[in-house]
Amino acid sequence: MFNYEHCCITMNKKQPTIEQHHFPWDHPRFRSWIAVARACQLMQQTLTRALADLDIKPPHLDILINLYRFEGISQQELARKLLVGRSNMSMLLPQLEKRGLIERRGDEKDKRVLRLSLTKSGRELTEQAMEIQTTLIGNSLDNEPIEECLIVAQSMERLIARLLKEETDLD
Amino acid sequence: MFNYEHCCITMNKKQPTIEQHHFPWDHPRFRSWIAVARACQLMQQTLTRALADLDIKPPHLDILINLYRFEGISQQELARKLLVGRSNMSMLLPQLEKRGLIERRGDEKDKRVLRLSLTKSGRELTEQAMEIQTTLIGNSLDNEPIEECLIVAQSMERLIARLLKEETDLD
DNA sequence: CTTTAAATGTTCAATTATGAACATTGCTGT
DNA sequence: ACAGCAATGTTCATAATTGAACATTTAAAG
Repeated sequence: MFNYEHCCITMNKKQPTIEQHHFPWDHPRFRSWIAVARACQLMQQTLTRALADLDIKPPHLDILINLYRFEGISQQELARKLLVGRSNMSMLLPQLEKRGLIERRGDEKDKRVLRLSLTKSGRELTEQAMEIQTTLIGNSLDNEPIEECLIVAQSMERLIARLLKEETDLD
Repeated sequence: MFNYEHCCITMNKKQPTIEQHHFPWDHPRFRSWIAVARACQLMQQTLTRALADLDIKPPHLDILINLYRFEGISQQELARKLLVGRSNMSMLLPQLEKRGLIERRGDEKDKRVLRLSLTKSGRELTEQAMEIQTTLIGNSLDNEPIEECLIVAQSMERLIARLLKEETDLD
């Protein structure tokens, strides 16, 4: 990611506009996206530190929160929600199972799928971790007007829909 | 990451508001942030596919673009801009050097630092890759009003400043 | 009913990122 | 001048993520 502190979005108005947007970082949308990516990366690192006491990392929390919300979800569905591969779940879930945080039970109708759920201690840990994450996000964003948060959310959701659509169009 | 498609941001106004924001995903700022994270992840994956022909990945492109902009930057400065550790640069840069894309030359004044620069072929590859990335971002965001992009950018930059400040406060 | 195709989960090798420990070099204060 | 101390880069062990190949089970097609 980049530092664009010293880069002008709008060029000197007295100059002809022919050379505008010559470099990527002169495009407002490009710069906007870079800021998003940097913010994400930083937030991820901060969250990693904040969760260290609970001995979990952001990927584990993502899993736990989804099991919290969607009891009985399958590994495949979980992977799709998290935008990761199935193999990733096959690596991480047994760890959480060994720690007694989750349970994997075979579906009775379809012997291929494993249904996931939180154990009691898993639910407790998830609640602590969600509290930490919510506080972090709150602290980081509570200066941002709520309307701007909504604008950001809507903008991102349109982008997500767009990229997901292209992805499925490829298959 | 999560799917919140079926989750109401604003609850039924006729209900008492006591139970509002009980769960993290009921917080607008939380949901807004999740959308940002998901969008980032998807964009990263899409960019990875788009760059496959050039045989580089987003981390390499981040490096190349920074060398393109900041000729003679040191590994430490580069790592700071990219928000990664120094060791990461020690792993990736020799790869790019072996491919003849970059050069590492010891600083004459300070024998600790290595000054980085692009070779001719590195610059050409970078230009191709930047074209791909710019096009992808353009295609993904050109439906978003430019004012909203600016709102997003400013919001993210405030967030970055805030997180970076907290980080340095810890040291 | 049998054969194909698709879906789910696992395993494996390869890649990337991280932090700690280390060596080298430069800087500071006494 | 010199004894710490900070900065830069490397190495190593560890962990996360991916995609491909695989086995099992289910669904579809003939």
